[in-house]
Amino acid sequence: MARPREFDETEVLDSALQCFWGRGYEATSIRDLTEAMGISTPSIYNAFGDKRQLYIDALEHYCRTRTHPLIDRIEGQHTGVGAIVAFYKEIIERSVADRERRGCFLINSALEVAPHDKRMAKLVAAHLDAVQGFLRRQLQAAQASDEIELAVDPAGSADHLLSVLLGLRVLARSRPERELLERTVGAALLAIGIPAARIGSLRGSLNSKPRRRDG
Amino acid sequence: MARPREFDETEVLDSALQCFWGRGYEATSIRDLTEAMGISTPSIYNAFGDKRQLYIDALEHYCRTRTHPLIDRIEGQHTGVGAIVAFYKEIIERSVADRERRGCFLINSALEVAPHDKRMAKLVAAHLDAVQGFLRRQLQAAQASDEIELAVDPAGSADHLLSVLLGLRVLARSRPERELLERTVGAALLAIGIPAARIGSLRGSLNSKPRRRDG
DNA sequence: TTCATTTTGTATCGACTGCTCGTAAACACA
DNA sequence: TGTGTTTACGAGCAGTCGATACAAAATGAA
Repeated sequence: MARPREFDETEVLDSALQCFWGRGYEATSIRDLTEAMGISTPSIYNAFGDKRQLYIDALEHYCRTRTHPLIDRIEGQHTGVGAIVAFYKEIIERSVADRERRGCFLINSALEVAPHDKRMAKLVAAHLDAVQGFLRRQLQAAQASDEIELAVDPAGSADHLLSVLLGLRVLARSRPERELLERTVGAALLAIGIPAARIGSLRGSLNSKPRRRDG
Repeated sequence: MARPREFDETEVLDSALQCFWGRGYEATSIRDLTEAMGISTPSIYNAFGDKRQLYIDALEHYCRTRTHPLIDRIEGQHTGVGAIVAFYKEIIERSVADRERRGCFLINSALEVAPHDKRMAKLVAAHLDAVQGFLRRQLQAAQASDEIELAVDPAGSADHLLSVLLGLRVLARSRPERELLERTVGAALLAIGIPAARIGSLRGSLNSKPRRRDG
């Protein structure tokens, strides 16, 4: 009934995400976006509304394709302490591999745009809550199977671990050093009662020799 | 031998800080700054160089007048666990009282400007290191006086607590709710072995009834 | 075909960006 | 009272900002 789109919406949205992710909201111009997305200005405005809405769509796209799949994958493969260790291990790998120091787009948004924008604040809070939920579930599982004994309730410990995650992502954008990140996570996990032997597996098997237990 | 400044450099620098602090680097224009600082554009450029240098000066000014005095004051009044609890209590009070959700300017800088600017990254890292140093010193003091038993070395625990601080400041800019922040800090301190009785004093005496121990 | 509808690229819009020019004013020293 | 030096500020630089008007192009329905 009308002329069809010449671009794939998800594809150009991912390009927009790359742009916002690398420079932040304010430092990204519409011209940067047209270049990265490969479509003209009116096409962007026709498809997404305005710059702010495009950013919101990019943020949702990020959580849909990066954050939640990670959680789902880990919960499909691990439970309890294993899930928590695997999660932080993955975060460290992502941080160390992130040579542009872009960090986590959700957390960057929590700092740059959420404080000035109610809708974004709600969005960010909802997705952070999903992460906290993952941590809480796995802490409960670990507690139920006697893997750990929590000094605080799982909800409080999950808040604690969420703040460690946020802090880790902030720190990594200034100092993306594996040793620092591993030491930080190791201390946090040991503090909530996860045995040192489980944490030793933080050291990525691809990046250093496999270590014997207690090694 | 020449015409003297008509403005106090520290005073206008603090005004510039307020500006950058509230909106971030990119979203703050030179015109915003002239209004806030009360001096004209050429005066800013004559006194500070350019926008980036002004931001750097503002960041140093922030650490000199906010971050380090807080650490010094606390280390003058408390030691060990008392110092750590007092520190996080103060951070929570600042976060809850921060109705504009500006957060910590140093931590905001770590996320917005440090990843793209080597000099700023060094600056941020140095000041974050000062905070980590405070935490490490007080953990050592607490350990030496048998207030706590650490599962990890003080340096690792200090990294852990630093990341909790960073995470707390990020979280607070989206959700500056006292209960959430107190629960998070409470869980973190309990995890590193600080007795619950000491943490109970997190609840500000001005904002809720004093509680009996175990109350 | 013809028509209605949507997408497309060109070519901007006025407003704002960081920054600097030219010139007058205010001092210390001779 | 000059003279040299620095500061002050209005005005405005070229360039960029987010966003749009316009008309050509591409489709399905009639």
